Amino acid sequence: MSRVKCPKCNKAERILKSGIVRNKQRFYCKDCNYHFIEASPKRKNNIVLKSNNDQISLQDIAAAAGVSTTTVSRALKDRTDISEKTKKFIKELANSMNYQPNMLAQSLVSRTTHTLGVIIPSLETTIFSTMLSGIQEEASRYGYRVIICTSNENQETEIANILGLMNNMIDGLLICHTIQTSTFEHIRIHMGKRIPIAQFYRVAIDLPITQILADDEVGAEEVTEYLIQKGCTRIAMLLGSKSLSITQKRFKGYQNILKKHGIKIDGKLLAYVDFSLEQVEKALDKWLKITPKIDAIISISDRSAVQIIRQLKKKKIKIPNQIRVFGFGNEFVGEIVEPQLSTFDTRIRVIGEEASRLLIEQIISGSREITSKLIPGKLVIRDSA
Amino acid sequence: MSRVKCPKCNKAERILKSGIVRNKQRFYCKDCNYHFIEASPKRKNNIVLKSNNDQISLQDIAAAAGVSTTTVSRALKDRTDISEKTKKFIKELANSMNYQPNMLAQSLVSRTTHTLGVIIPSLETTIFSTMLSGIQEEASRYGYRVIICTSNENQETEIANILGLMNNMIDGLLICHTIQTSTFEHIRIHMGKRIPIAQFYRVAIDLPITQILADDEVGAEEVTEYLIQKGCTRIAMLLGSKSLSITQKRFKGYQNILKKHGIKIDGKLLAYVDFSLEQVEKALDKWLKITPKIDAIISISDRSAVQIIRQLKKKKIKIPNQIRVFGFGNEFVGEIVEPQLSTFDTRIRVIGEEASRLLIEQIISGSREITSKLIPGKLVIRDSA
DNA sequence: ATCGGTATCGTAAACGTTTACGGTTTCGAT
DNA sequence: ATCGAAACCGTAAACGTTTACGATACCGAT
Repeated sequence: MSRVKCPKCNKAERILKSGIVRNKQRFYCKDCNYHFIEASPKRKNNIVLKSNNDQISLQDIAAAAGVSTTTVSRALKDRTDISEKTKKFIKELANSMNYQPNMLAQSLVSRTTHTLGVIIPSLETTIFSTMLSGIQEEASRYGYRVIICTSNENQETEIANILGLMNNMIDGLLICHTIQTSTFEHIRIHMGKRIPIAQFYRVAIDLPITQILADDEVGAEEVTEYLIQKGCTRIAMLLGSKSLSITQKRFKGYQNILKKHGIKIDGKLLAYVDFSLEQVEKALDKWLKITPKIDAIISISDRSAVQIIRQLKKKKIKIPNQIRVFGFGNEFVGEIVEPQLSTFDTRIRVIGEEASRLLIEQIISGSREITSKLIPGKLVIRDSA
Repeated sequence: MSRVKCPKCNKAERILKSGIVRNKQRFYCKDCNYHFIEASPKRKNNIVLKSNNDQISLQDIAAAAGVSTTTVSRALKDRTDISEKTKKFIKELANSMNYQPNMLAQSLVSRTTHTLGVIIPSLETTIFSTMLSGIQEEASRYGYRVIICTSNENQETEIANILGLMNNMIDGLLICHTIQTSTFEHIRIHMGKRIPIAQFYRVAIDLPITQILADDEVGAEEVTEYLIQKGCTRIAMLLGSKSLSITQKRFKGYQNILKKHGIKIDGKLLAYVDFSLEQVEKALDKWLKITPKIDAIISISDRSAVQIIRQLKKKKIKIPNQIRVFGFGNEFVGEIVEPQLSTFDTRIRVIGEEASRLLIEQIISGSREITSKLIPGKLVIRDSA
């Protein structure tokens, strides 16, 4: 019967049991007033643990080189206070040991992760993936990584994503709002914090943070002017959610030009949709019943414009003779559809790049200056107009 | 003349200057054998520092609650060894203080980040962004984040991206190779490590890691069989890089069916391209000069198939009467082009989802079993065939 | 020898968590 | 009172870095 010995006084006489804690028997030595648990099979030597597939650390290099971790850090970071000889020696050693710094530890100390968070409504829509492409490449140029979250056009998800990202994992946040986003408290909460936020493409204009977006108003003006020059007077417009800048500003441009030409705005010619196929078709059907007949349609999205073209062709309505069609975005499909789609090229990719660049420069400089950047676009005239 | 006093013995008599280090005057007290630097304006009380916009930490809550950080951690993590009362108290306190855990610190300890790395050739090609969408959503369903890197179809960038990600920031890596990737040493290096890697869509078949890809061989078989049933015998094929599985397996399926029907493979009917517009046009021009004339074209990519259709239409060649055209992928453009494109739906999105799911389950289970998953697709017959 | 100065290195704390383990208190049954 | 047990809480180390500050050795000019 192996009696339990106290690890301190090494005696076995006055040992009492003292409960079970976390499934292990616990003892109490009256001599040294010491509680203890029966020795569990401890890792005897850390060497065994090191020999597995773990990443090697600064300490491993330090041990191998016979110096302190500080010295190793200094050598690898090309800091001062180190001799050329040891620096070279340690660098070669680290190289041969295949050392890779642990970014988590670095980030914990430096409070920076060199990572951007991006919240985007969807990845399956061309304009969004193109913007993301711009964001990603520009970020990569600055040495930044990108974490993406999709909101699926759902405000709840957008809010959840923000919370999930704001946990010190990112240095800055880029957000393109959901089509249904109308309140912005979830953004305001984070506005004073260390992590800068910028909005792109779909922005809340009133929100005092940096925003990067297409020059929607001018774009709509140019499109509308073009159509009027072609003789159109009954111009219908397919818009998105009223709370979004793309809707507001593009409508504004449309309005400006109509006013300029003394044409009255007809509310029946405006449709606010979520860009789903059903809603687009429904809007179109309504328009076609209106008299005097419409002679042009401006769609806020190329994709919907393409769908409109297909519908019109089914109905044997001639484009552009009876109805001229204009899109926004200059996506690839516009080139493929027949007749080819006229559109306003918002230079989506550039918006992504600029958003990325502006945010990163805010991060680097630490400035929290609010800038509002408009990316100029240009008309692309094809057959549909 | 304010003499310098030793911070230890508080005397000013036997103080010597002792060099300048890092731009600050240094002193040496002969009495206590102590080196020191003139007192810099130190932060007197940490309270001042805390009052800025920093995130609050477990320690802040602990201080506010008058308990240890351990207790706070236990309360928030619903661990044992804590009373219901204090748990509730601390939870409410943390809530009111708007506490957000620091994921960096958590990850450093737990050695997991709940983050996936994804390396993808491009974001501006529909199939890739669609796959990424599948990856992202499935990951999000499991509570994982996604870091994306684009290789821009450049092997160097692919290698650099892998290195950049393998620094403890991710729990697993998903990779879709560049079209030019032919050596795989950069993958092999990381294969034994803690972080599992899986390939998707474009895979190196021989590489002993998990792979998720379309059932390319069967797809090509079905497409070829369909064309032969329609009477085609001179079927041209537009392929990608020879080292890629999509090229190899789709060619294999084509080959299988031709053999089955006793049709000899004609090398002139095969073109290996990088899917750029120029190369596609060049391949097409070559084909059109061949006799006996070709009567069908299978393109490995929908996008190229669409370009082929446009070229053929320019040349007044009837589709499908003179030449039938087939694509791979079932992208949106195939629906828009006229005539509408027949294609093999590889269910791109599902590939992304499955890749995400398999990798995450490997991460969770810790298993490193190699699985090779084929995603079945289906024929989509439209006007072009 | 003394002293100011420089070059090079180490110590220890810090970043914010988690966790193994020890201590204290309480309680019920002898 | 004594003893076994349980409940609850704190201490300190650990994760892998960076960095403020001290220590030591050495050197050249008095």
